Amino acid sequence: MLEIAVLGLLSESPMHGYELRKRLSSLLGTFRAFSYGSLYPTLRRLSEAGWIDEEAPLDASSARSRRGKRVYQLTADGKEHLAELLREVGPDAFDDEGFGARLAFFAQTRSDIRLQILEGRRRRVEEQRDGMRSSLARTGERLDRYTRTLHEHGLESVDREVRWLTELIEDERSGHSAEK
Amino acid sequence: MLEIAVLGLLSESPMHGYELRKRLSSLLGTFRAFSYGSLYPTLRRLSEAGWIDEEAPLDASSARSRRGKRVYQLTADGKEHLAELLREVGPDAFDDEGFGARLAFFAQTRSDIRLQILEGRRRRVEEQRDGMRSSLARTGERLDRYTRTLHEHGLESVDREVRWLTELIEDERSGHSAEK
DNA sequence: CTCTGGTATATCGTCGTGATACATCGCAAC
DNA sequence: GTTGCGATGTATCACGACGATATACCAGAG
Repeated sequence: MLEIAVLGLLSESPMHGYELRKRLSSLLGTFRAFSYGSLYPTLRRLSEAGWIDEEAPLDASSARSRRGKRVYQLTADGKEHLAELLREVGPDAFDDEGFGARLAFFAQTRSDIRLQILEGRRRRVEEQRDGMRSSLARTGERLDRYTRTLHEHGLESVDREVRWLTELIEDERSGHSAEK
Repeated sequence: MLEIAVLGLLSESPMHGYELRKRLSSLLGTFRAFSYGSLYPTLRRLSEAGWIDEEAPLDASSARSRRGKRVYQLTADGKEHLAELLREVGPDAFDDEGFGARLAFFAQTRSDIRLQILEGRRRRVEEQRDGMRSSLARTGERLDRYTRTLHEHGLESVDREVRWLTELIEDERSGHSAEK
């Protein structure tokens, strides 16, 4: 979900598309890349929705910094919208995309919400794991060795994610429930 | 890449869309799902390209098995096209999608090609890993704890995939280079 | 006899990708 | 000093996939 990532980044400071893209890559890591082909349309979309707008071109005054640059900033509506998104604990916050985007802005998220998101995500991933596990148990024998190893590796990855989430949840409960 | 998966499945036996989808899910595991919204358009696309066609409705003879069913089968061109796809060792075979699809049909792939694909995939994943590693080393300190753990977990996953691929490559070299 | 759940096909709007195009800037090498 | 190159910067296009939704038939359970 590019929307949340863009809004989140712009909440830190105004930026133009190119910089946004760089920050995006380093923020989300190789976890998620995003190309210009989706970034620019998204900026237009967010702009039309009124969440962001173009910074005034600081008229006659010296600098004249921008040539082709379009510097975007969050509007008041956009700030509020972002806050709502970061408060959501529905299914959207639990899938790959949604969870990753929210985790990247966890520092701005209320700690009780953080816990709910982590737990929801874990539930989701556990279901996936159980599905894979039983499917492997059921049909695993019939699979050829390559397909089976693909499934096994997939299962291990999902299982590791569950354990990782569990650690995060424990940290959240102990270390952070106290502060604020 | 739905194309290769559909062709691969149809090479085993003719099928209709619904069954194709079920087989697809169990073949690719949760690794990749594919919805009807992409399956049916793909069937049309492959049909237009001449790789598959609709099975003759076994006319007057008793059964009349199909009501709304459309049973698809590989054409001669389709068979050849699939064989070409499974022989490819270009970049397409090394990304997530392309590699996964090909691995699922490794049993039909020549063993020297198998090795090239595994090695190419490993090279690709190693590059990704190195990129993540140096990015973490460079900017890791500045990241907040949540973003950092996201990156670290991502890095570990990619690293595990490299090790997994290495095992597969060794198996392939020892156990299988002899047979055939 | 009705209701549920599996079989079966199909379309729609939305989103992201990868390729491609184009123009400007700073700066290093020659 | 100019030439050329790599980074900066915006933008569009065809394509593939998603998720939701609609429709219809069939079997078996209660």
